Amino acid sequence: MSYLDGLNEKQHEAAIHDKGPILVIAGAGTGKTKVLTTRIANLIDTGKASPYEILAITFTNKAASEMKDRIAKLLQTEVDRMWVGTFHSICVKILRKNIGILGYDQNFTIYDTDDQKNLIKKIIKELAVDTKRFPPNMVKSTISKLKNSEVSPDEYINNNYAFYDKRMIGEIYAKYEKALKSNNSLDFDDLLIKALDCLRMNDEATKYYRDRFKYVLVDEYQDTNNIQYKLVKHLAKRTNEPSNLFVVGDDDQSIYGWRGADISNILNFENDFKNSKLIRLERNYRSTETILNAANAVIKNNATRKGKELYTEDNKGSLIKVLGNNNEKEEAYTIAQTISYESNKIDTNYSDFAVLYRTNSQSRAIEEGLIKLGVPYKIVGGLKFYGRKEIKDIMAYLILLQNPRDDMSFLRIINLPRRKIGPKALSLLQEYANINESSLFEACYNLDEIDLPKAAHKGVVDFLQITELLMVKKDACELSEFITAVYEDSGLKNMFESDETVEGLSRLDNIMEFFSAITDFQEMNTNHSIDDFLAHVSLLADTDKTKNINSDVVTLLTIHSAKGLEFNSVFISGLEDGLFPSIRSNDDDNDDSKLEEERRLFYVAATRAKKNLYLSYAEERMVFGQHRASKISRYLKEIPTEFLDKELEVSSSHASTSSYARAKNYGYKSSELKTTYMDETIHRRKPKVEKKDDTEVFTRDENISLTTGDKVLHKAWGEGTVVSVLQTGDKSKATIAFENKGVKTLIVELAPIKKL
DNA sequence: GCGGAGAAAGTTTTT
DNA sequence: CTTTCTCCGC
Repeated sequence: MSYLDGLNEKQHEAAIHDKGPILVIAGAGTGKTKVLTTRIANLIDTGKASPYEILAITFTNKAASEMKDRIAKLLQTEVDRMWVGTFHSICVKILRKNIGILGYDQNFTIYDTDDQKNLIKKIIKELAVDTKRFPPNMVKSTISKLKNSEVSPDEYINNNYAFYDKRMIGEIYAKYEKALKSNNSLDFDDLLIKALDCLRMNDEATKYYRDRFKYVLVDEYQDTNNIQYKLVKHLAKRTNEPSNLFVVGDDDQSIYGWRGADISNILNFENDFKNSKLIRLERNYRSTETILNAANAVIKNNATRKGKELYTEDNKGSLIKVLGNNNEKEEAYTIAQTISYESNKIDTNYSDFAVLYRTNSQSRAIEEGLIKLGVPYKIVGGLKFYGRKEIKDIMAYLILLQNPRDDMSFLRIINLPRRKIGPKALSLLQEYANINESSLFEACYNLDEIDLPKAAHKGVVDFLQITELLMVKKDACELSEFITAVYEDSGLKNMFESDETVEGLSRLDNIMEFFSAITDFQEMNTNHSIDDFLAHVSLLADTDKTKNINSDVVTLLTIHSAKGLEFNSVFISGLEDGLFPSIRSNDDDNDDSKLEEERRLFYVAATRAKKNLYLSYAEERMVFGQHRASKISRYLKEIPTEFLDKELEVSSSHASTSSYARAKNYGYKSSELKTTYMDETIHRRKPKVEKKDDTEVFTRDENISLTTGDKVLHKAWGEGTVVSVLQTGDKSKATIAFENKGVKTLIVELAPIKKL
């Protein structure tokens, strides 16, 4: 039974647990993933369950696929029939099968945060209320909170009838829900809520999943919300015996309260599931004693926690290094300089370093510093690839063809590219649709009854011609072929290609990347329907996409994205009150829960470090172009000085003056940084200051033809060798191996490449 | 209906 | 400081 080897006593006890509910409190770096995978492997290996009978829920898709891989490796068997995924992806699976019960079509569209916001904006406009009074973001989060607490619009309106603002939000909420339904769309919250509704309303469906899933496992249980908790409870319920529910989590790492996660789910587990077992993993295998003690000292200040203290048998290690700085530029410079210096040491790589920050906006200054010193880096997250406008435009066509009732997608593309259909024509269409309770797309089929301006009328007819043609291709083509057809026939291709500005070219790059992502998806998934692809795109987290191209680069990411990761050396930047903890966690006088969540966030950040931890702050920072002074973060002050390499107050003013002087004269124009980096775009050692000239000099081969073995030069990816050329329809696609970027499939006519 | 100029808002964190 | 919104002239 080799897979059980190497577990410590507690880990072993958890891994061989059989029936009944169990809570494993697993501190940072205590081997949580190992326990989960071994437990699943053990269930299968001892014949207690087949892979088919196991449901494992993880926090990210990446964690899911890693878990599957590890189990397959441990047991040397196929685990394809096992359900491993995030709550959201598992709910999509349930809904595709069962959502008919609730009166939706199974080809429903998933709305992401942007779509939600746009819909809310549209509704606020329609209601003609004072837009200043109802900021879409605030309305969105209120609606989300209400949905997750299962408060209906009517209920909310009735309970708050006397309060205008609340009542109006209720009205917006009501319209929002109605619009989602008639668009045959679900937002992220709905995926969970509607899945739960399906199960509650349909005993047969419930019975099916309960019979099937003999064992249910949930990772990161501290970050489950109300609906997820109810789902788990519902699914894991067994008729005459306790639930076989295995949850793993760490109350000290609960950092998603703002998204509805309820820490009491983990704190109350033992009350919710009677006679449950509790195992604590407190031996840490990741960090040095100094780092661990510092983290323990900080988290101890939280009142709401189960209480545990991590220990290690590792040595003390070096002291935590405090980096005091005058401003954010200097902070960036200090970090870059430290990495540059340290990475020259033996057995030290750039990839050993991570720079963590509280907000995405901090990344820019740090980038500047790294570029200046020629330190290569990658950014995780930030602007999401699929969130880019050009990608969303193409996606909107796909979505509309798949779900013609989706008015939001319709509105996005009806006049893109320009078809002379403006606000006036649209309001006429909308009016007709409202009266006839039809979708906008359907309304287009009754043009005789709508008195559109001539030009707009023609535009709509043109649009319908395009969509009809594409509807035919949808059923006839492979996914990637179909999306290519959408791109071309819609006129988007022409539109994007005729834009020769620098931004336009980078947009083309993104589109190229999009097409190669489609090819990847098609190869990796045996069943690749359009629905599958659309769901895949919507549910992809940006931390999921970090394809492990073995590139030796520094990682930049938010603390939230860093959860679950580890690095030899970690920088936590921006340790200032007002930034970390965020100014917004201060607002409730009697409630420290937000400040406690920020403290947990600090705890998560600190425990990412294996060997070296650097804590940095700036006394002054640019916010909206204004200088803002701040004080050292309270969390930094909570660390006993014995673990720090210097006293806090003294360090900043003089020690850093010299590096500040140097930092000052590296005026780097931020406009030069505005390359739209992707997750895998790696910035090389030599800063590409001449980038602008690069793009101007680069001219694409218009009539290029390639054969296997040709050497080509790509605008962004450099030199590569053609591995194969494929002729599909009138397009030829070339698979090209690039020296540092891996193998990509490109559409020859489109790609910014030339033959060498 | 479209594009440009100028005003206003925006930065927590993300499935 | 940057991105998004709004208004106005063509």
